[in-house]
Amino acid sequence: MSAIRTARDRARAELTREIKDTAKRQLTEVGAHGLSLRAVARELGMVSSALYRYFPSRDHLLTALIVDAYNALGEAAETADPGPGEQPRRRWIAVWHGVRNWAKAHPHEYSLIYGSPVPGYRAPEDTIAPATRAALTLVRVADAGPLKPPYPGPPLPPELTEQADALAAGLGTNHSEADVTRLLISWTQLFGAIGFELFGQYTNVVDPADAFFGYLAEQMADFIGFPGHGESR
Amino acid sequence: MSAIRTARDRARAELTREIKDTAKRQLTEVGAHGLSLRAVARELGMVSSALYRYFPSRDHLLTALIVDAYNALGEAAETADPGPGEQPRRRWIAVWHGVRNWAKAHPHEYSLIYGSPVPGYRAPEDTIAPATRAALTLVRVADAGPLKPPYPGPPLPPELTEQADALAAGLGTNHSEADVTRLLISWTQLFGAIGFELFGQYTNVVDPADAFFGYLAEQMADFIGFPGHGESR
DNA sequence: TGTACATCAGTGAACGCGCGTTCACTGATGTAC
DNA sequence: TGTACATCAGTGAACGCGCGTTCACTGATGTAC
Repeated sequence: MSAIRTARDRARAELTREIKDTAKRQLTEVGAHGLSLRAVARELGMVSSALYRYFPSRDHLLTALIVDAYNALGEAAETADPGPGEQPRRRWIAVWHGVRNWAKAHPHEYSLIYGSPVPGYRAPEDTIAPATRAALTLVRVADAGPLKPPYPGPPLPPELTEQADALAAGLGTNHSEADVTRLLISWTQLFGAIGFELFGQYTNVVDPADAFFGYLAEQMADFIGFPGHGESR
Repeated sequence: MSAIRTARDRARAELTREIKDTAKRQLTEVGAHGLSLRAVARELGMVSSALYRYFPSRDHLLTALIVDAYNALGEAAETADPGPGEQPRRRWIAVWHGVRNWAKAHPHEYSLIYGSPVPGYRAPEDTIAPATRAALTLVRVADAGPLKPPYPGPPLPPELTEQADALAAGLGTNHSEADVTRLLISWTQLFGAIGFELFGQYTNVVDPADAFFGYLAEQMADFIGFPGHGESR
């Protein structure tokens, strides 16, 4: 049904991609809020109204970019995972680095999805599924091995227990509520660190953040309970 | 030298504040990129060119808002700290909640300072000092007590050791490199969690994030090594 | 294989809008003597 | 205390710009028979 049959279809698909690529390049210079259909058209040598054959409005183009970004990040996470043949801890750390590397290579697309929201723009439903791909990859890796966190941590408050339960059900995982909560914490940590690095908070603090990030990944692997580094303790 | 002497001076100070307040209100609706001098002037019933008596350009106004936001957040952190009379762990957790509460009460000012950078805007030096106030409050609390992290964690890579050393010197603290690194991790975690909550990443995940955040604060207090909750373990 | 018609891509002009910033000005407030 | 002058706040018009979106149009590509 979505097969490309005619030359017209092929041209259409290609131009759609070119428009998105140009728009992505422009994100770099002006950010999401500054993204302009006219500027994109200009760069492509078209008249601005022609873009309306491809995207019914600026917001639709933005949505397409957001979906693409989530998918690209998700794919980066998935391909960074060496797969079930490798130790869960190694897989976990590989995924962390994969996510960070994608973010560093595409900072403006990253900030489109994990930066401050564009005021007046409301992300439609289509973005939900792609948005979860990266996180799902981490959950899948955590599912691959038993988790033994190095210390129990405080007891969970009831509200959080319920939320973790619902979340585990939604993710189809059967880790304990405490483990799910730890996964949430590490997920927050991963994207918190990337955001800080990309948005300049680490400047003059841990400036090349490579060593810090690598250490953080190990610490969080311990925290989650992957056997490995801290093992011999 | 900065004393206010004449009625003109007083009027000037007041209007400067009114301009900033109006601009802050506008951040709520249109974000930093959409902030417009003309719109601010309109709301104040002035002609747009009149604002140039107060701020030489739009960027200067933005800078003033950023400095104000850092200071307000820093002040929120400082006043949330119950002070040396209280246990360091309690102080730490109080500061965490203070920072989060400010952020939730002023989401657009928060995203001005911790969100994705405004493209084309370069923050001047004046913003550096206020930017560190909140983090310094946490460091000060950590200095108030000996830290006993519940588990050692992996060994630090040399690059990170150096960076942690330099940072400890800059902060005037004499915790170990490992402790400084843990402080960095928890600092990242605090702002990562607030960012996720404010920017909608927790929607449908841990939706009212209160319980999660409270738990996170406890976990990170353990992680840092404050005696307390996990004590009896 | 050829023709008639329908579909679609891209054009160019236009609408109505808002923006930052400059400039010459008026009139009020402050200062020096 | 009063006057002459300097400083400053705010006005209103203007410059030059870019934006998203609509619309009637031309000409090329595709489809049905």
